[in-house]
Amino acid sequence: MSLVRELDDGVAIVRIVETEAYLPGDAAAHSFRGETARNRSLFLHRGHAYVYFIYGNHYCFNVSAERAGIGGGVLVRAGEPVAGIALMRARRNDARDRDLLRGPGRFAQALAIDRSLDGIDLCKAGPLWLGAATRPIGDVGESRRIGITKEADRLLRFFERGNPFVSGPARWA
DNA sequence: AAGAAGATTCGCT
DNA sequence: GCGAATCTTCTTA
Repeated sequence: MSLVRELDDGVAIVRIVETEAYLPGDAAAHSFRGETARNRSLFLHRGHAYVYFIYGNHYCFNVSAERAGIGGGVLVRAGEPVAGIALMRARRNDARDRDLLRGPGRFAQALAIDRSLDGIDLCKAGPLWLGAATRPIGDVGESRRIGITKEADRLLRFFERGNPFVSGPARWA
């Protein structure tokens, strides 16, 4: 699957290579304690953006994954640049290509994703939308989710095995 | 009203 | 490898 970002200065396209699932009833999910002003987008019908701000510095991008009224989504943790690399580089302080989109905070920064995109429909054309895969995904690995303390043992992180744009220690790739 | 925790990143040792 | 940075949100430790 690819993600397309339409910016003032051009279009950036990214191939999604790493995600984590946050399911209904999952204590680690932001939706676990019910709907609030911050997480309401997680309760939208699948295919809408949920963007939140974390650690005082970073935005993280998620796609809602359940039916309307049920909270759940997928965190996009990493991507492989496909087009518009110069645009991403400019927003990432000229980081090297491998670091442009590796990790949820970097991913959002490279694509200029912030709370103004929270709640938008990703299944239709607009500033940000999901497109068909530019290349089929390869072998999918799974692991524990990164950076959480609750429900830490569940294997809900998915990534393309061997892909250098995946975050985390090399052994996970 | 105050405080702690948080789906992270970067720079320094 | 470790710790600081930095601020919003939810909980009441």
